[in-house]
Amino acid sequence: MSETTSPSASTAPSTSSSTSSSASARDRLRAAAFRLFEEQGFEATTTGEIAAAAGVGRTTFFRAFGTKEDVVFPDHDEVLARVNARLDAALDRVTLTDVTEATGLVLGHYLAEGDLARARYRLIRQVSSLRDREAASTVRYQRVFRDALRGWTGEEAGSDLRAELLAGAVVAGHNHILRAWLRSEETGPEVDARARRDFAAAMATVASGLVAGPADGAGGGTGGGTGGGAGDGSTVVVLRSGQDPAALLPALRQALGLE
Amino acid sequence: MSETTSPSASTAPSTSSSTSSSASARDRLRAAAFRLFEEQGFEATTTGEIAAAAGVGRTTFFRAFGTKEDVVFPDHDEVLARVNARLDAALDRVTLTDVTEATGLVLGHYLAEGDLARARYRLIRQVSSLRDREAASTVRYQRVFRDALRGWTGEEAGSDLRAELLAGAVVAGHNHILRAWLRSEETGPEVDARARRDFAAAMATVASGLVAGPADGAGGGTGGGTGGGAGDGSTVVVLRSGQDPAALLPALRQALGLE
DNA sequence: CAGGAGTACGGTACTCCGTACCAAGGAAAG
DNA sequence: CTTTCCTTGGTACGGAGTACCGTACTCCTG
Repeated sequence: MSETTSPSASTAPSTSSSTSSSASARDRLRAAAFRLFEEQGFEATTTGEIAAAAGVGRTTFFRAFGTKEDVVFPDHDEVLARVNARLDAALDRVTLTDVTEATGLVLGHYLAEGDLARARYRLIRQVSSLRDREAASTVRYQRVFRDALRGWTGEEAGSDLRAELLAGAVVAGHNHILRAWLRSEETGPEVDARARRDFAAAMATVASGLVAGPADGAGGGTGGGTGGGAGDGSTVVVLRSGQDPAALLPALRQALGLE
Repeated sequence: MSETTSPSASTAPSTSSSTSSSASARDRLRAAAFRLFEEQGFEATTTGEIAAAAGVGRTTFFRAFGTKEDVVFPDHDEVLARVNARLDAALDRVTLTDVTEATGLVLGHYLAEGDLARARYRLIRQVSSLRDREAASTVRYQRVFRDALRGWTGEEAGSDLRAELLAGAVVAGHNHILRAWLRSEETGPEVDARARRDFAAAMATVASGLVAGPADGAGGGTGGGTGGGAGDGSTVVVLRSGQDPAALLPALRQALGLE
């Protein structure tokens, strides 16, 4: 993105007029770009057209955005910075809860964007280079979460499988909820609220372990459910009792008829 | 990729010589490309240079590959097809085991490539457009696995969170192991064997639930490990029992002292 | 045999993105 | 006032990717 103008412009109060004009050119460019993309598609819209529609030169376009694709992804660095700030604000070490709250900030950002986020989603789906960029931004979030979760899982770089799995699940869950919201034909505060609730439930599922199994697995009163893979002989017990698992093993084994 | 030549060439036996020459030009181009990429970098290598080094015209380069990036990702569609074939071969419905075995095919493909895979990895790390492409291919695998796992989780399209979480975890685990292998300074059969073992262990971790927790969570002898999320009181215990989970509930409750 | 259809290939021209550079204009500082 | 700094637009260029044409070759049919 434009690294040459915004920082110096924002640190020089006497150039506040040029700050506003610089932001204004960027905003005009972005608005023009999204309008033209919507009308005629990303690939068929040239940077020259965008610049002309915004009343600036093409050089100014490339001053405001590094590449044509950057127009579509305006806020990634900013959101990532907020995620990092939230993680940095963790009291001792970053917990899974910290990570899910940081992830919630990402979701909240989309919800706040509303129709713009939806328009962007429609656009991205049609252009492979944009889809690639989107996928890469997902990978970046996952990496940040993995690194942050190492303290919690007690792992170190290079040997952090659990952190990786958790980060992968958190991101997958988030994206799942986000996609449903982006695709929703309805809009409004209750749709947003439902997305938040679904997100919280998804994160709870991650936190409780990925209890998987066929549909006939009985959801039991043990919190996360019990399930047996079809014929694989596994019974998964999720305890929310705080009791020492090792002390319970004999009783559990007996209950399962294992001894 | 080249959709115009291979099908007709392979259906016309009398043009088998042109088939082999076509594949040969493609192979020569790829070999030349990888050599030049290694020597001078991806961006600094032009398609014209690659073509010249392969002894063909630039037009032929673009007949063989849709884009310059396609050179670097030769086998994605083929590996994805093998993954799909494995999933299609599942007896009744695709289980988590089927998915992890299909994922193992992907890993096996990289292991079989050996140094080529490692060279590609080094290249991809240096070029953002290649990283984006790589990330997108990961997303495609995850989507295939999610769709395949719905039967097992008993979910339907649009309401498939558990399948999504599992797919996310499987892919994250795979990538974790693969990355470690790609980065390894050592090579050889024992390194490959260790990657396979690590992969199997990662998949077992996924299958047993994402057992998370701080380092002082007790890793027990229960196979998948036990752990308590920090403060959330969850403990996941995996035991092998073929009995109906619903029938076990009363005994489990009693063993847990819940009734 | 000749002619036509199909295929593969190389070269050329072109558009567009992205980079580099220069000149002009305006604002700020001394 | 002059000088310096900043912003902007225009131009030129290289490279990726597209489109097209001409050439050469093979194969089939009349």
